[in-house]
Amino acid sequence: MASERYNPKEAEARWQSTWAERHIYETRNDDPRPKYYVLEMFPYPSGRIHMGHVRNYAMGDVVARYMRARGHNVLHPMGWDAFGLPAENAAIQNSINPREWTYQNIAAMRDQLKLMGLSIDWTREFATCDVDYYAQQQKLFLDLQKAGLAYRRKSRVNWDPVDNTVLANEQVIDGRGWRSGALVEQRELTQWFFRITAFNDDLLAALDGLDRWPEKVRIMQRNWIGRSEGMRVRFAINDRPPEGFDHIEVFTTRHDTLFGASFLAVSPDHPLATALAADRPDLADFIAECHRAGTSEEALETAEKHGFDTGLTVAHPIDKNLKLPVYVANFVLMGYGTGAIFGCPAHDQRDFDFATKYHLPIKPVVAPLEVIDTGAEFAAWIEQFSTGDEAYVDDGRLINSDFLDGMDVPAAKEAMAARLEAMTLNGHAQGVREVNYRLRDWGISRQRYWGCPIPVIHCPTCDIVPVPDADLPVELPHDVTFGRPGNPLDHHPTWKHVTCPKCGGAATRETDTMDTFVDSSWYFARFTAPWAKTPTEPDAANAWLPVDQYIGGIEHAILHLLYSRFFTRAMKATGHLDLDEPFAGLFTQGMVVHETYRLGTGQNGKWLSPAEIRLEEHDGKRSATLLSTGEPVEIGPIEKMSKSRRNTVDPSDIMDSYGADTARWFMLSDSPPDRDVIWTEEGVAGAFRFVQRVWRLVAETAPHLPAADSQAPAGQSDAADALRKAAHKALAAVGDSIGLLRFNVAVARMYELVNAIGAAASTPPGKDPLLDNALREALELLTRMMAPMMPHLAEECWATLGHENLVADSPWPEFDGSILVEDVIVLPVQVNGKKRGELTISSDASQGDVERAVMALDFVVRALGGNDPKKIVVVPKRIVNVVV
RNA sequence: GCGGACGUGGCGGAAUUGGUAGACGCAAGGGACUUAAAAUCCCUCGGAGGCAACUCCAUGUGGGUUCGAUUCCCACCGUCCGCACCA
Repeated sequence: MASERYNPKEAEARWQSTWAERHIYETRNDDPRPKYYVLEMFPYPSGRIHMGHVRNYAMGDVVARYMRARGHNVLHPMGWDAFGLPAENAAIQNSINPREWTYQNIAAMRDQLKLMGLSIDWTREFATCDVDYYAQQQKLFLDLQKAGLAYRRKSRVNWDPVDNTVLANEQVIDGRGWRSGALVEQRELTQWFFRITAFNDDLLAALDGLDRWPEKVRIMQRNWIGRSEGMRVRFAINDRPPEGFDHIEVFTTRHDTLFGASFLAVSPDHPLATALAADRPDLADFIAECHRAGTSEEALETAEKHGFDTGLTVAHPIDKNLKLPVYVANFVLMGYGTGAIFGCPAHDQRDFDFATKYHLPIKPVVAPLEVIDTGAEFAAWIEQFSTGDEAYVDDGRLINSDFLDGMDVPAAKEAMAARLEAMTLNGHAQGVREVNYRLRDWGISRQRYWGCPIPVIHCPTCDIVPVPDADLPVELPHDVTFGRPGNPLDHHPTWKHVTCPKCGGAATRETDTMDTFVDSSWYFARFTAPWAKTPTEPDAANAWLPVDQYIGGIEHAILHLLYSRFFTRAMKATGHLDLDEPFAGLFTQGMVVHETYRLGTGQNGKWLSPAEIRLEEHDGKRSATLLSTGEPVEIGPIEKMSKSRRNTVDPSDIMDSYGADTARWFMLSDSPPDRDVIWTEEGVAGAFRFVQRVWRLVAETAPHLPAADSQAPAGQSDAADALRKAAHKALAAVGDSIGLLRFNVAVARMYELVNAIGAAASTPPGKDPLLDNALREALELLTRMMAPMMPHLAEECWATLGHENLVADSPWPEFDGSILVEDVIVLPVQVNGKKRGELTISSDASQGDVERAVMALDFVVRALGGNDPKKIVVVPKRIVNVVV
């Protein structure tokens, strides 16, 4: 008799309210079980969840439910990264308050997330725009300021002319703003910075200990921090230096090539350039020209190296008779090292290009081993510098270099460092060893409204005054207008006008707000005690942290993940918690991608959503037509789901027609979780088929099964043994796979088990009581192992199998390894490394037994043709290879 | 330019980390049930040869190590990603 189809909509709602009523996902801080903190990167409340969220939160939920079943006290919270520009843009476009817009979006998205049936402790939910949250962030800011980790300085900053705000270095991608895509300009502004560079070495060194992070992310962070060891070298200026400049300092990692120096170059922003430009209009023009060129990728790609000969010369530190010209050059960055370099054209490509252009000497000082002492070859090698266009940057031995001659590069570096340290110039060592980093301090000031106000006051007499504790939080005013460009906080009639807490005089508030990446740099700590009247309860934070498994997109490899690592250290330094690394395990999941469809070809093609088209297949060729008119539609490449490509699928639609379990299951099957998953209608349909199939199997079989607590009858049944083995093998494999986050493999193992159960269930009930018993066991194991992935269906099956309690509350089943012990095994038998047959033999057979048995197999006899084998390789319980 | 990852059927992918290549799913083809459709069930499904048991080829290409290589080593080709005038 066919049972009714499983109705996910009805069942999912029912189980979700059961879970909520019993508060089973609420986590206590005083629970004695071992802790496990699983966290997915919290969403920005854009208004609707998208498939990327579904994938992210489905994965996290599997881990959370699995670890809960394994006996852990699991913390699995959810919140909202709720400050940021989209709210202000919406405010400008739809004349709605950013606060209202944000909280409406949160409410809508929370409803959607709840439909997914996630095992989240909603009592710990917060949004970063909640006053309770950003009030604590303001306290953190002031603590950091006291500790010297937050400071203000004037600097050249990245200005996004579209978003009208400053951006951190990490937020400039290829010279463009990470959100707006606008070409970033350089401006001089006074800004607040977090001293992330105070932890340079530690942030770098600690990467080695993050062995549960993807190697890729660690490499990206290593490169971003960019440590290089070298020397700071002083060059005395000859002739008549301008007031206040008697020397120029350069940073170099190639001090071994100092004898190959042929010029010095300083950045257009170098103080010396500025000083010289004061009475040299041609130099001032040159500098202005450099600033116009910009720093975008395109600009740099095509930018030629330009230099301006200042007419000054410096003395070579060793060979004082050698005078090197000083240029101002567009390719020298003020922000790295000292803003000045020495040019060694023979061994640096950039310097080579520059020297060629300005006809400066190119003197090789490092030669490859294979040409040294070769006469003709050496002469040819030297010759290439005058005719070729390439510098020699590889290893070798020093030549033309006085006391360094004959040394290899590391030895020459060491010798030169020692020599320069011993020499003095105007009372200073001529050179000192120095380590430089690419990483800059993190500029956090944003000239925007919808962010956490920086809690300081500017007083004409007392300068910068922190807002006193009693006056915190500095709340955002509600009555703001977005009519004109610029920062609404700045335009507000009253908000910024205050009296100075120190002197009582008239003063103004800081109107800049914090970069929203500050908000997300410590939210994981706040979840451990979101009710606290301090930023954290240190005991709770120290007990829960680090996050055991963090899951999110690779796009945060540097930004959010580096900032959070810094912030954790800063919070340790200010006593809010006591650890260095916030995320012990990190997993970066792939994107959700989908085919694209266009009406018409080329640039004019109009993007169509999957709902607007019909797909067909004839003779293996797929084609698409527009549903409304039947016009042919071009099937485009598979790309990340995006609004602009219109290739999105709304999770709510999917959950409405198939249910959350189907959506979750499909997201977890097929593709490995760190790779992109292709969303297809067929794939979802397949997942839905599986849901129905499991349900049918349970619903049709359950009424005929022995009672849940019945004892296994006596006797022996091969079918029952086989089914039990299949079930317990699957149990072990599924547990292992989930532990390794290999969800697609876990899914495949469950498909196999369902196939095995389906085959066994075709035996009429009662015919083999042992098999009936094994069927119950297999179905229960299946139900419990699929519960992390399809929690609603699992509850429904669990209840149907006669259980009163919840699967969500049940422990992970015990694996019975004893039934997998075989007394007879099947060994694959190879001849010359290729499988030719099998050998069935007792599992305790000796190597000699196996060899004798193999020699009797007819395909082995045939292959040998009467000869003795050269060798027989027996890998116990694995394989046999006969070498002929 | 520097750094990294990947390359297995029509497709997504699996292969106990050196041991039966292609599990599982999707698509496709054939069949059963049905008045019909949906749903469901059964069979086939890397290539070539053979009535057949079977044989040969095959994990981007070429070499190497090994009894045995998708897995390890070398070179090359291709795709994707990150960084990039960092001295």
